[in-house]
Amino acid sequence: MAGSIKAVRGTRDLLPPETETWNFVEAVVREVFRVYNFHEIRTPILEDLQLFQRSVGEETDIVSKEMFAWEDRARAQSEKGQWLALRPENTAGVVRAYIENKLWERPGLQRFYYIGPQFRRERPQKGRYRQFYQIGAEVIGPPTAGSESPAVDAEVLEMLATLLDRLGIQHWILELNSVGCAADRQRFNEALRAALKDVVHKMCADCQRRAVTNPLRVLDCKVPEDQPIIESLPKMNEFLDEGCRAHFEEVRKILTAVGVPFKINNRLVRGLDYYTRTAFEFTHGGLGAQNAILGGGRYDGLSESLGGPAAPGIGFAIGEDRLVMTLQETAGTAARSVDIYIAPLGTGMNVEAARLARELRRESVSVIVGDDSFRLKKSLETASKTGARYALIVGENEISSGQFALKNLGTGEQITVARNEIPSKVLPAK
RNA sequence: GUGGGUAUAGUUCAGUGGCAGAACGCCAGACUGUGGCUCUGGAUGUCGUGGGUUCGACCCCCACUACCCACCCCA
Repeated sequence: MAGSIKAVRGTRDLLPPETETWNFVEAVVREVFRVYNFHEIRTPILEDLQLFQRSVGEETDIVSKEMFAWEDRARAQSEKGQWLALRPENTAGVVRAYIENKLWERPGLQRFYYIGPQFRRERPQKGRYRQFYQIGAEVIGPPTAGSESPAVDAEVLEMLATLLDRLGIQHWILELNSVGCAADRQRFNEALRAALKDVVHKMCADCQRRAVTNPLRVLDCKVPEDQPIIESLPKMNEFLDEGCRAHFEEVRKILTAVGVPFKINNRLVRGLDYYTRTAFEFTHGGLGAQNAILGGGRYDGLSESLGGPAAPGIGFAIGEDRLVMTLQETAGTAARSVDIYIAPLGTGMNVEAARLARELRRESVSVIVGDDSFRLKKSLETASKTGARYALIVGENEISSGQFALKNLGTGEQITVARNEIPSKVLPAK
């Protein structure tokens, strides 16, 4: 239809039966979160622009060029409007809520999870949308509640391994690194800049640019010719202070003990400014260029940089779109088919059909109601197409005798049952 | 923001400078209350949009737009 209104660029409709897979994912995820004592938090999709500038970082691509942001209408003529933004990620919002609602007053560590849309104004491609969905969790609290403990990092990672296994995701890889504290990172950055000065001219054009804008990113380069040079550069782990080193070691020790396989990748750098210490990514093949299915890490200084109390934390975000995509490549989750298609037969039978449908649905039987203008042949044909398990014929004979023709559309077998026995014939035995 | 590809029926895609096609799907029929299989028939398109070349353009040329893939970056 030329000229009709279409979904805006980078957004899309999620339709049945794909939504079944989304619901499956969310149901599994919620159950896992329950077992690990995480509780749902819902923060606004719309936030003050400054929130992201101060947390994610002004210099990051996300904030500098990928945000949907605009100046809101002024409340009074003398005032200026507030700058609003659609959230590009959810950690900042959760930490803002933590501070605003004084959640540090609650006992122990706060363990939140969220499921919801995020927005980034990027060029869409496979596994990347302007409105995309993240499933994430955050553990945050005062240091005295144990929020800095490496045990928390390990537990979160172990939960993620469980989550992916429970979803039936095969062959995931956990890549792990420590990016140190802010001070470590700064020293490393300087060392990197110094080392790059001599060799950067031999590297690809992208790296030459990164060497200036964000040296850490050079480590991420995938150009084969650059690899030997990158190998010769300083390594992050050489710059960790004693505390960070011990923390990282403990995380690895616990993971090994509980049997979660991981790969140390000391070139793993994450794009958001707030990350400290443990940083990780779970990757999966078959996603095209977007092989990261989830990413996360620790953010010990984030709360303070947003004006809150010391509240170290760790969290992650799963790309739900990408998760669903990998699931659909492996196995399809079909919707449970409807139990009964009621085929009203003959004039006036719509009334009887509606009565019966109401009764059956009260007994938890799922029902599609046909139309009495259809001939039986067409009714059964339609019933087949809807995937209904049974067809129930409702005609003059049935009403007068109280005995209904119930046809199993899978086997073709047809039986006669009394009205009140219908549910027990079609519902799975318990 | 940059590069490449694509755009024809509901869907997946063929196609030729001279009447618009297939498969699947959809609708109807094969004698009145029995589906799936089979058979028969049918509908559906401004050939992405706007220009240009031509006697004639779905086809050739130009521009635009959208979508897809990739880069950048990220979930």
